[in-house]
Amino acid sequence: MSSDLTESGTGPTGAAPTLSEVAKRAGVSSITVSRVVRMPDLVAPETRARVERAMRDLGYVPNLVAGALASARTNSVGVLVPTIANSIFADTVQGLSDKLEPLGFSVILAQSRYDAVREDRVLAALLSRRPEAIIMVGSPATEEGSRLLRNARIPIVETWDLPANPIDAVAGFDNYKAGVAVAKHLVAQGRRQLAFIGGDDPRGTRRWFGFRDEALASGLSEPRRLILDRKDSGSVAAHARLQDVDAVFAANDAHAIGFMSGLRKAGLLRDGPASAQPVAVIGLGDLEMGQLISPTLSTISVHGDAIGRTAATLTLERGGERRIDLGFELVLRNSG
Amino acid sequence: MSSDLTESGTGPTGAAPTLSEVAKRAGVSSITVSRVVRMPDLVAPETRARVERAMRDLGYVPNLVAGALASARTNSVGVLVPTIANSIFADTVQGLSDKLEPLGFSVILAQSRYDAVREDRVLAALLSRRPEAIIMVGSPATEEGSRLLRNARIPIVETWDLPANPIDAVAGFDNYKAGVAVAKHLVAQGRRQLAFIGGDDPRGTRRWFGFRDEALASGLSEPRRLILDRKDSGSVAAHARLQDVDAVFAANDAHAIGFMSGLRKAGLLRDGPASAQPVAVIGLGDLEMGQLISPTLSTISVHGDAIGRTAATLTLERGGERRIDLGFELVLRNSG
DNA sequence: TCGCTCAATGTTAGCGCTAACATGGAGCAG
DNA sequence: CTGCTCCATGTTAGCGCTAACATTGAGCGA
Repeated sequence: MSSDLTESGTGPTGAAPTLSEVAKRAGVSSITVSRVVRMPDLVAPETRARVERAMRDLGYVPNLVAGALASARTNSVGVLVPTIANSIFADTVQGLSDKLEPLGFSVILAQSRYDAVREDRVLAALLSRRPEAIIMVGSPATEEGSRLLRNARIPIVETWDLPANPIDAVAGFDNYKAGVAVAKHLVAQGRRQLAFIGGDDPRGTRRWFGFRDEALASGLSEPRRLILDRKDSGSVAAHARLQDVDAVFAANDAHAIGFMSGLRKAGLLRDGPASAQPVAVIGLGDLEMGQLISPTLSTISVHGDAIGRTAATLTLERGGERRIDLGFELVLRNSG
Repeated sequence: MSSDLTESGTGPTGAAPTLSEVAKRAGVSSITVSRVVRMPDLVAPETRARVERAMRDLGYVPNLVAGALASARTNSVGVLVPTIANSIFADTVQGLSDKLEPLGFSVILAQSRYDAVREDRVLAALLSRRPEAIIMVGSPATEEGSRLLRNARIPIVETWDLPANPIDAVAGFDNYKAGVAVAKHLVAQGRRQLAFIGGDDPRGTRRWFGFRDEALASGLSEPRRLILDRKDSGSVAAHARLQDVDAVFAANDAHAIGFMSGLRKAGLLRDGPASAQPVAVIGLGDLEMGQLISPTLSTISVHGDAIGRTAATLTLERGGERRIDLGFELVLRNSG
């Protein structure tokens, strides 16, 4: 099939072929090859065929690094999450990646691991790759990070929260209201001794404030707050430290399920409905797992992938509404 | 503090400052600025201080796109996973990212969604960004993808399996043996009617073969194989289609937990030990969740993050062993 | 003092591509 | 046949940086 196997089937001898090598082989100028790659409609069919043939023969793979430098467009977006493993943020990354990939954008992924120093470092690393936008979970932890983002003069989307003074765009939900909604529900159910378990990251803390404020407003005493390590396993033991409590709001489903596991060991978990639970448990995130366990987990449902898709959209269009509240739902099942 | 606030506090007026603008302001040549950024030890302390000052004043952020073109080093690796959400691959991405980030490498993340066409497309997109290595879960689905990778002449690490003819390096475990191990265990437990539930992706299929072969070798009849959709929820209903079975190997923990949920509805789940279960269930992946539910989930434990870290290592060092079997463990708990 | 080394800095060229602006015809109205 | 438009293709310059190779001068042993 190929007229020159030396450079095709057997693979290139040395460096990757360049645009101009393709051009030479096809007997056209480099810009014509560039057009075949990016705007094929502008090239005459026969020329195009000749160029495409040359590209195939040489195994040409465009060099987007060079293209990006020349055109000042990298077709990439930086994505910063606290962590990607065992986490609902993976849904968000999936959502935005699904939206961005078909448009030719690549995702540069970085994790802060809930560490402000690392966050600033990866933010700088991200920006030095000149992404066309940054999508992050939450807001920068430091003033320095914030400054970096503002100076970058690209769309910035903060997600998973609704910050009062966003840098640019926002796609999230009101974590405070989520805490309020859970407290309201538990109070209505007649629970009196509330507790909150979770991390002390900004979003978790906002949930706690909403939860506490609503409990106090309902005349309950201040709920207990147990700040757990990032490892779920800690929540199994949490029950020991929360003896007299009759309702728990866990900042995420993993904590909730861990806590339920502790309750089970203590004989405080029923397979019956919420009203039968000695201790009500509400999670947040609506992991699929929550529906599969027994008792099924009541939870605040948040659409992580919708957050990702919305963030991607905000990245692409500069006009329009820049603050999108995707809300949440209190999904009541059997745990509380 | 700054002698020129016009270009600092208020943010740059137009384009991002370049190396040579910093150089001009510091009264040195561009290469000296470049050295301050990359090899500060080669620059005299006073000069360095002057340059650093100029960088701060201008809010200089190095342009790695230009740097990459000039030096032919992008300091990035491409990572291709089937999916990142709700998946154990997230652990692998976390692991490799944790290893690579401190070394100045960025992760370009792409998902194939178990779709061969999309895989080839994102592979080409990845390669056009000239990553210094590609780490992928599994092996290319098509000959074309394979060819692309081979021609790229960069380290390629295939993970989560031990392919017979790898492109380059491998960090994974033997999925066939995992299936064998599970079947052996179930047979030893006296189970007679085995079944397998899971997807029909390459790795799942290899587990199935190992499982089936061992069952047959033990004199059992051929196990049933239920190919499920990628959505766990399907596995809840799976029990209906697997009536006469007394042991199930689920290709991943999510499927296993879903199946157990179906068993529970059918009254076929006990809180007691494995020997008390009417139907044994073994998963794969060792999600933390498996220890938190009741009965606790027996599973094949695979260290997703170790796979990621090992893959990252294989990416950095070209010499040494290129095929690393990270093994697996059969973790026995109460489900089977 | 010469001639050497070495530390600090500079000069030059070019990475592979694209934006912006030519160029050369073909087609066609008047 | 002029002059215009428009399609297909080409030329030129340069994106922001770094590799490779100077250059300069200080320090120093013989």
